[in-house]
Amino acid sequence: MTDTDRQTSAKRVTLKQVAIAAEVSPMTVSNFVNGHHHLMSEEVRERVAHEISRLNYRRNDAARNLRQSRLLSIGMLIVDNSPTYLADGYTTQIVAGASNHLTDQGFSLLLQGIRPNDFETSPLVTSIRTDGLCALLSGDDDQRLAQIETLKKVGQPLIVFLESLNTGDHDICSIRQNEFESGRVMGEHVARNNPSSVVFLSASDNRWAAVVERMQGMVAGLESGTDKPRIASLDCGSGSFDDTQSALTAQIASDGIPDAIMAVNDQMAIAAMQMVQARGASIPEDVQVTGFNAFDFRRYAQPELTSIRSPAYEMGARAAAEMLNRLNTGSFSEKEIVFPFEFLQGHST
Amino acid sequence: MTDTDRQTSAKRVTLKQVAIAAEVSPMTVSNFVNGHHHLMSEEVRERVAHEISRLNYRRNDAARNLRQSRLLSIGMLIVDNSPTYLADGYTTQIVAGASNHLTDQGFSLLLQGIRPNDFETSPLVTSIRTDGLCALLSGDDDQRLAQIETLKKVGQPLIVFLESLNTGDHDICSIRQNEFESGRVMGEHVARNNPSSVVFLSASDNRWAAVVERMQGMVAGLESGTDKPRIASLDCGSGSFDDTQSALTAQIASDGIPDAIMAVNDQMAIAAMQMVQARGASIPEDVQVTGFNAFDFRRYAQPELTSIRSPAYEMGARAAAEMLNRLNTGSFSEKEIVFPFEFLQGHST
DNA sequence: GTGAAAGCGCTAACAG
DNA sequence: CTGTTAGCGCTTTCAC
Repeated sequence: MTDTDRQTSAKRVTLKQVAIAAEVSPMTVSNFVNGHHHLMSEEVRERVAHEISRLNYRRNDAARNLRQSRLLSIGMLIVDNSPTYLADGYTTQIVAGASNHLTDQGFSLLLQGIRPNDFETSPLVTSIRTDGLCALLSGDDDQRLAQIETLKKVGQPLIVFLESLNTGDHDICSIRQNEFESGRVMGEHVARNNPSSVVFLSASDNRWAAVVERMQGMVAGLESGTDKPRIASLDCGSGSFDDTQSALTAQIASDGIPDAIMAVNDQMAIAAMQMVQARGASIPEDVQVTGFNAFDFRRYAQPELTSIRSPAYEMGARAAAEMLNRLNTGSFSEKEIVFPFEFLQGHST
Repeated sequence: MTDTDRQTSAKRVTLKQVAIAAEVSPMTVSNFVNGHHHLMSEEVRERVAHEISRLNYRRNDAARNLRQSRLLSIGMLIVDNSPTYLADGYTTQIVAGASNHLTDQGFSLLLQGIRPNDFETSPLVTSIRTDGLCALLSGDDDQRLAQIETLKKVGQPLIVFLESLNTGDHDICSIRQNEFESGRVMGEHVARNNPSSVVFLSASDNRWAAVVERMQGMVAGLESGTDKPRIASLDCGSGSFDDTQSALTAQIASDGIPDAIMAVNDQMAIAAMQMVQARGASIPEDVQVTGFNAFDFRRYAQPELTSIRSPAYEMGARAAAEMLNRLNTGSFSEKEIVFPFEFLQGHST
């Protein structure tokens, strides 16, 4: 077993040890490691480089972080009841966007999915191990407001996704999309065929503020038509394929098949489409169906679903960029960033 | 603006400041913060609690980490060319499983998606900011082997996913599934209908070792039948919906529609199904189609796809558990963990 | 160009 | 039960 192998179990090589081996001061090694190569002679530079590689030295970031009071990492807190929170395409995109941007800038993303009840005791909240926090909250208005208050008290720069909030003079930035407006566009689109009955599909679990606004927009859009349709709002439990289909089955049993089904996401819309098709109705002739948050897999369903695309990846990347800018300049350049949306005409309406 | 508000911009409150305010020693405050409440009198306990909350104290983990030489975080390195690497359902599940388990144990997951070319310069590789590393590699055999060598030299406990490797006496654990065997099962299943021509669908981007073994298994399974079918292997570029369909279009133009299409994942299988259906062929009567790595969204396709389910979430969770155990005991209890798979009979075969 | 001293905030170890 | 001392490994600062 060589020296190099032994390091796994033995103590790590420190800057000082490299310095001794290279017969220079720790400062010189530090300068080398940090790329300040001009601060030393050619000869010293080579000696240090050689010893670093021979001893297989790695910088200890804990020590560096302490000294510099910067952690070089950003926390991403995702409040959700489901352990598979990441499976949501929207969340996935936000995380990927943020993570990639941070990585490019030498930062890391600390990912933490957390149940609403564990929120207050999350390490990201009780101790300082990041330079800033990003959060995707869930729960009803009161719960989310409480979560925001908790996060404010942490005393770190904070970015929240999909919340309309009064940022006041706090160190907070809100990144969201225009939910009401996109819902309205979808509502108007459906209203063009003058449906007399419409069913909304939403999930009671993990209700986001965004979804509520989105539905209000859909109502406004639908009511802009000449004849105002009858609107029923259906709770699909977890929003899973099976929950959605069984909720809709019950709804249809009592009220019949509606003229339009508008879901707050594509997954529920597709579950509804298949159920309605299985009962012999055709889409869009008999029933119009719309989704939301267009995700890649919606192409697997037929007919192609009419939906709204949100730039979730860009929102995550932008969050990272704003956070880094905030860390450099001392304040957020914008307190609220609203992203545009894109209407996607499919064949389901 | 109160004192509490000001902390955002001002210096953080330290343990020492709390100690002074509560008129005790820093050690006592430290003991309180770490839950050693029995080490102090009721009266002191309350005074400390009060000052901590009044001053809004948060523990500085950088200092704690340095002192204790533990970082309380595990790195997850995902080597991939695509910035949306997380969109892959399999990856997502592994990350979610690991993240949740770590969070429950007070650890954080440091997520880093990285392009193969940037691998050597990743902060997770060049410095120490985690207690251990997990990695999902990609590239051809040589590239992945080089990645593993690089990771070994970091000198941290290492868990790699989906690699068959010679762990030797290194501090490495491999977590994978029996790819060959699951491919063989799928091959035998298809062989039962005695196809005379079979097309394999795989992606040249992000080729995993796992996929190669899987395809070898499929060949072995197919050749177990009485008549050995003609097998063509088709490269679908990125593996995206469009790339898959255009690759398959070209293939069919030259060789006609095969009796069976076997994809290395569900996404490509569904893209193929839709294309074949659009050309008037019916599934499974005219063409059998199989997928792999059953993911949630495959229910959106019709007919339901025959696939193999892998316990990706559990594999991620297990990785976290093994890593924590390794950190506690000093060595991995098992160097290689092979997970079972589940054959899912759909209506596409 | 190079080095010495000091200290970031916390906790292990021990003394009382 | 409470306090003191020392030091984790690095970098800031300033002196040479």
